[in-house]
Amino acid sequence: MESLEYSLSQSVLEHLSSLYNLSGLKLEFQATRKNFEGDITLVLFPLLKQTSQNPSVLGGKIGTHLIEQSPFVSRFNVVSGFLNLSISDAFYISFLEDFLKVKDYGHINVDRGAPTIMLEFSSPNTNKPLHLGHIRNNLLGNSVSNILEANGNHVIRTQIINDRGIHICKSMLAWQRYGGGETPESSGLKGDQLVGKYYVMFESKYREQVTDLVNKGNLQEEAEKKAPLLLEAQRMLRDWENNNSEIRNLWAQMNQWVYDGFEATYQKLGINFDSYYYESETYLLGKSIIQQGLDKGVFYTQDDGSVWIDLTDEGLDKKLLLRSDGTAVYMTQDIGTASQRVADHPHVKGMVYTVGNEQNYHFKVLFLVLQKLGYSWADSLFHLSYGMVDLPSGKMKSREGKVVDADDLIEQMKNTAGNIAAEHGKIDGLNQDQRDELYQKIGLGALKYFILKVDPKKKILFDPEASVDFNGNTGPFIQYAYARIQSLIRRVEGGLKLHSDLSLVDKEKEVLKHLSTYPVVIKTAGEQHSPALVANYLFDLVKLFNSFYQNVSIFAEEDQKLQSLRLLLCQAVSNNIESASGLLGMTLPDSM
RNA sequence: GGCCCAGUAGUUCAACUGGAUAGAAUAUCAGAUUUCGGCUCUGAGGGUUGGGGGUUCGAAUCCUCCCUGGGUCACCA
Repeated sequence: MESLEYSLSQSVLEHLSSLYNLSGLKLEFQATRKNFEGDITLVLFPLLKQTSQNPSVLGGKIGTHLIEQSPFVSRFNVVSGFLNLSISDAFYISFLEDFLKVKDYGHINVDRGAPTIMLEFSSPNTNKPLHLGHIRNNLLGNSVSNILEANGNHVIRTQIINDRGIHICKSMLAWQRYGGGETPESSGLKGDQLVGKYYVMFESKYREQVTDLVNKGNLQEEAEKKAPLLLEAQRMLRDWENNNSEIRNLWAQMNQWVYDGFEATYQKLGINFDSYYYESETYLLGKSIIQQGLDKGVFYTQDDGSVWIDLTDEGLDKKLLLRSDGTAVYMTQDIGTASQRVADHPHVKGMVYTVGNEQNYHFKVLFLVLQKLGYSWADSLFHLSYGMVDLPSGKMKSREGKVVDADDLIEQMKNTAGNIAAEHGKIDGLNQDQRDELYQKIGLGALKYFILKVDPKKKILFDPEASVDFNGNTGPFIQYAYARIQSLIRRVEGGLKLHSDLSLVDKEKEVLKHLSTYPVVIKTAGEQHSPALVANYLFDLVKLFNSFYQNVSIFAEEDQKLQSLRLLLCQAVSNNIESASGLLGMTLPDSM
């Protein structure tokens, strides 16, 4: 209801400042509570001090003024400190007219001057396949990107790929030793699954060696450090850093398998990226920036040669930036990557990092370090932090294989969707391809909605069984409503006209009121772009539509004008479901 | 132990960032309806917002002290 709210605000502020001596006032409108008469409410309490009036007098003055000035305000009443305004049908009718004309209502166009935001998400390690945690990350990152775009920003979807380190060497070593030249083609495995298989194999062989050493009289701790496989993996890492060509080739090949595998998963999720950054390409830049910081005196060196920053003044600790042997740590690489990104996109106005909340501290430190280095862009960084996804059986542990694999999960959701659809027996007219497509849409819709409807900060208890519930506050419920509307619209032939002399019944008015408060328009401030908000908004809209559908007989032989109005209203609801679902990355089937 | 986050109906989640009597879904119970659809609709019960104290016209929300759970404090990433 932004435009309405805005024009009312302006009118009220003008009026008030002509009567009183006011400064810096901002009016907050809110939807009127159900039990009170009215559509939109102005809270008067904040205005009382400056005007030194009691609520009923002030409310009366504003109310009468609005009725005289605004064609859209038809009645008002004041209850304690709340001024409730009733909005006229004329407003809603003209709103509906506008709504139907505009494609993607609520989306702001991205033009040349639009701010550029880089949003990092996914960012996997290259030694194992994606799991359920990555799915939450991907869905969140993608959805927030969509929402930022809808708010008129130019968004660059990016990743940092952790492509070097001991973990990859472990996979490489196990493959060299036990792989027998196996490739994705020869094994029929997805590349990431194949590489992950050898990572798991390394861990189990390594464990064997450790127990062996312990049985021969070594202490557990020693054994873990002395096991030949580990020593060999470490040597491999050194060879990699020394540019040993054989190791580099193997590394490049296995990483490529993983990238291809990831790409297949992203495609299934409907996600793509505009740019990729690799740790192997930015950690050197990070090291050189540390050197610059040393020169500037932002950092300091310890006796052993390691480099640190002291953040005790900020209430944090001291933090290591370079090891005593001069090699980079995680933080070093992140500093390099951030700097590289700004170098590549000089107009970037902000960077968002989609990373789990176990790294809250890390990002606090990273942002502080960048600020202290004096980068102008360092105060427009945001950590999009999210809670873990736990299973009913407990925490996920990738080393113990206690993870829900992303590909498996997607497949499972699809199958469940298929089973339910088959039970209902409404798919007889579809061939196999069409069915597959439909199950994919439903299964993924369920998964996406289930995860996105929850506030990012909160942890999710993911119960695979419960997530596939097709009733209640779920993705398929939304999709089903949409399909029904499509089916309705298909039945109607010919053009429809909107007549302005209609008066609305309560249900219609409620639906229009809801449509006019589209979340993208009302929530444009900073971090408020929550997919959860969009999801809950969508659900409310569908509930409203259902009650409208129930109480209004669309097919009864009644006034042509009324029929037009109702069908156009259905059209508007369906446009809105489509547009809001798009923000969540959901696709909608025309029938199901 | 220090720091960070969470705690809301039996359960899963909301609450427009300080506004009115804390709302939905689900489950349970009672009715209505079946037009294009597995449905849909109406109503009922269900709450000390983890607990105490404070701030003010007004607190789930802000401050403070406790309780519970999770995370983090690595020359890991």
